[in-house]
Amino acid sequence: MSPRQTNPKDPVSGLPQKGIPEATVARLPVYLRALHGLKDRGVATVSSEELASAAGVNSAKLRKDLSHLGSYGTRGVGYEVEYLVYQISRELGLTQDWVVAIIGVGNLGRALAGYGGFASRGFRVAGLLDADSSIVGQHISGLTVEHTDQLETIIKDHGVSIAVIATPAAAAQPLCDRVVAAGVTSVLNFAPVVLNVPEGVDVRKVDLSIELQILAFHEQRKAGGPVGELPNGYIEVHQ
Amino acid sequence: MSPRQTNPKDPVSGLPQKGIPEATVARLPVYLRALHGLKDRGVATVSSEELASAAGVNSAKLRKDLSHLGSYGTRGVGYEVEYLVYQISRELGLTQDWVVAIIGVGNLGRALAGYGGFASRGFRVAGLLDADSSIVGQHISGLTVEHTDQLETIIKDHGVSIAVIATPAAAAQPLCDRVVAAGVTSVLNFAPVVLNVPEGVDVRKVDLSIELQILAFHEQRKAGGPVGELPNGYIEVHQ
DNA sequence: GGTACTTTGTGCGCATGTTCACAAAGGGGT
DNA sequence: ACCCCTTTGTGAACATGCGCACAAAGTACC
Repeated sequence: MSPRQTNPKDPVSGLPQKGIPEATVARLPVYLRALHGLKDRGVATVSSEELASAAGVNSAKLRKDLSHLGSYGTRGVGYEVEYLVYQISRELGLTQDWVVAIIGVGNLGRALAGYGGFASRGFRVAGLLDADSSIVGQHISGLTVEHTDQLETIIKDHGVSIAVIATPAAAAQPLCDRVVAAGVTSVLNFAPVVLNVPEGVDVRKVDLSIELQILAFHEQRKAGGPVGELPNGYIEVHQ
Repeated sequence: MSPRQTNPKDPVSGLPQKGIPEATVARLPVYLRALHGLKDRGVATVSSEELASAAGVNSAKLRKDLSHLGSYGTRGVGYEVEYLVYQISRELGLTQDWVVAIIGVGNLGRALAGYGGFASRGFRVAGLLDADSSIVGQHISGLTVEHTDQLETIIKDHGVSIAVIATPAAAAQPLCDRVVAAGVTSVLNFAPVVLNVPEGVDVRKVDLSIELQILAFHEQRKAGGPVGELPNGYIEVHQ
């Protein structure tokens, strides 16, 4: 074994402490979901091969990912499902509750508010906000929609740390600025714009249109490359 | 310049032909959106620095990305906005129309059906399908919801090549199997499951819950690492 | 206690992606 | 025609991610 590069542990707690690769972090939730499924079916122990297959990845990758959290498997046997659920949950921060506000209550905001995966995994929706007064006051998924005027109050009163932005493009940046100023440090953005945030604030983006365009690219590849209609409109063709 | 490794061109058409890195493909739609914004504001020419800033990336990366498409800039000047829009659109396959079916018309499916970014960029929604007979027959965004029994017929009649799956988890895989069997080769999956598809079919996944968990991980990091409750009571913790 | 079998954890080489820094290319002024 | 200024396109160094293949570590059975 090389000196002390891999799987570093905190000398105090003995728990793995930092340097989990981003690619690994992005897959942990997938493993967690697969493990919950196994647990619900009463499975007590699982091998890397089985779990990898359920999660749609290769087993070496799964083992390496898990090794970043610590050495939680038993050679010759596999991983104890329940224990692994706990370890991954803890690493992802799901053993504590996160308070979420949803900004923008159109169809998408409604879909998000009603999404079961929210409450079930440590995320609590504390507020639904919209700028449209015909929507304000409606009851959705047990919450009353409030006006965005109340944004700062709601964020501070409930201790919101994650904001979900599901507004039209034009409204997104100004609202983002306000939630950040009010103390939010993580933003999940569904609006089709690039949000600018100060250092220390995380933004993740979900964009339907981008996903479709990526699919279109590959679809076109399968069909035999870009459609060859030469740039008629462009006299100065291709250079 | 090295032999013939970078920016390969097809000897016949003179157009760049293959090997655009996946990471680049994922950013092209972002550049395209930024370019549309510039175009709408009447900007004719843009430098890599300006465009990169609008797209939220570093300018060297932008230039390298664009260089994979060809040499479309002018040194000392920048890129002609309209021409670049055309080139990226063509590369992404947006100069042709793609026919899309949305499977599952809950809140999310409705949000997707009403999403403007669809129609505006070469994606035509040809069908909305749901298994719930109380939803079938409703008119949404100019379309009538049809029963999933009609799935094969609709896909074949309209030549659907991209399916958007917005159903509950349990329904996703069986419906996916059916759309693939009916000829669809690209799937955009919003259901929280890993879809298995045959070789040659592309699947992209959008998962709210995973995004939130990734944010929670980083949020926890900012707050000082995993909550240190040692595995004392891990026995039942948080389900 | 020993042997055979299973499955983890990881070293290592390869592939992909990112960033710096600069030569080359073009525009514009004189 | 020449020089200076701006900005592209890209070589090269670095960083991250992936997957094979195998030693190490455990179980099971006799």
